[in-house]
Amino acid sequence: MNNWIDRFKGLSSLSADLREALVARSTVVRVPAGRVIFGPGKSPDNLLLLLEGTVRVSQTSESGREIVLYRVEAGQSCVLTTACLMAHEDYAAEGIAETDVEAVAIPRSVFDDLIVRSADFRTFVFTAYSRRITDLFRVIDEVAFGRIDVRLGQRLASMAASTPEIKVTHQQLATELGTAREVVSRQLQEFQRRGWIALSRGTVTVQSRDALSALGAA
Amino acid sequence: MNNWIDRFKGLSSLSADLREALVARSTVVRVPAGRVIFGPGKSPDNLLLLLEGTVRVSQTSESGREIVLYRVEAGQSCVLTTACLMAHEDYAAEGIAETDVEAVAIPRSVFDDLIVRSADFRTFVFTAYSRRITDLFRVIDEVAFGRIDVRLGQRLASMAASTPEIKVTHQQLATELGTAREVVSRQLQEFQRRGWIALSRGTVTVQSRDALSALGAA
DNA sequence: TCAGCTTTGGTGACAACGTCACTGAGGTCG
DNA sequence: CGACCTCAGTGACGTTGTCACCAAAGCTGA
Repeated sequence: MNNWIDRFKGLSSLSADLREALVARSTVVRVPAGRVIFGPGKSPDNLLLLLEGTVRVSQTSESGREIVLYRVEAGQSCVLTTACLMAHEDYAAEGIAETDVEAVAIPRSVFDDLIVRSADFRTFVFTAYSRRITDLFRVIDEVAFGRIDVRLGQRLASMAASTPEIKVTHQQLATELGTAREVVSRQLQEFQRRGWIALSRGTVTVQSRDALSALGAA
Repeated sequence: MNNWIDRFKGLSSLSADLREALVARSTVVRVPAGRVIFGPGKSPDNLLLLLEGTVRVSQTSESGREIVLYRVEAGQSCVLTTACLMAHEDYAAEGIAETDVEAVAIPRSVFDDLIVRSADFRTFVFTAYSRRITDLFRVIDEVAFGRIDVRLGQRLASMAASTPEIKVTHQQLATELGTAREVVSRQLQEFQRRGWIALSRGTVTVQSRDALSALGAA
């Protein structure tokens, strides 16, 4: 399998020799769901490009509460880790394999080499940076100024994209939004009262995706 | 003035020819206090290295409320802007000269060239990235999980580092923390009641810095 | 198959924070 | 001096977070 490169839009424009070098000097790794990929005191030594699965990056406060910062999906890279990869600084955030993950691991030396040799690779890296930083800005905006009914509604709507039956606990939803379980429970009951969702242990069934996502526009 | 490079720790290790190139191909610019340096629809085309003054980077929500994300001080760089500088994406945040600013402007082409030619410069850039991203993580943590009395106390304590008399309005403090003026006003009154500060129009006088900064540890 | 255990969710009281509408005290400038 | 503007104070109220519990659902092992 040496054409995984084509799964990354920003890399497909690399010249033939660079593609070869990249494939030759990186390895495909598999990580089981639930494994911690990087975290405080465990800085990564590779840049990961995800082929399959998703990685959840979250932050935990002193008091133990947790918030999801962003997700890395198939076709994206854990590029923010490169900052500490180069700077040797410890990361406050933690990355966990949310599903079984298949990824390409690019060692630091290869990363460095490609940065030097390819303008396309640089663009790839900085574009990925830009996207992540934008994600962080959005999180800050939502947490600082957003209402949780709106945020919860949108989260449910997007989680119901493929199937309306979402397997998730209230606590997990609370972590997604950086709030408390009780708040989520109460809000879900309100949604249920309005007939937008149905609740049962461990699952939320979305009945009116439109209503949920329309909360923001109200 | 060609030895401004020495003001930047991460750059002092550059080789002589690179230093020369950097000095020759960049320009020193001056920006008056209050000027918007970059913002939505006004993407920067230079990497700025600050020699003097500070730049405040903040984000404004749809509803008009504002929060300070971080500050760029003398000796630091507006490096996050490079991400959109390379990615041609629009930035949600806005940078304003908080004081009169003197800075070195490095054009995109020179930035790109240096990235290729110098491992030290790459380290400089990624280290700066790392620091900013860490700042953003801290903001998220504070906004999501922090108490405003603690946050306000710490902010006042750090603002009173040089002189206990701080020239600032309640609204400005609210913007620093991403909260509402009323909340700040009430909290300041509480601090005053406890004898930690004195209030008058447009100024806060810190009387017990220790008490303010100790709020967090309580 | 039943007794415990863990996980998940429900509830009420209360504290902290944000919002709204309004008041009034300084300052400035014609 | 009076109009106007900025800055700050206030009470009422809605939303969100915290705490202390309780109850139901599933799981496990004797």
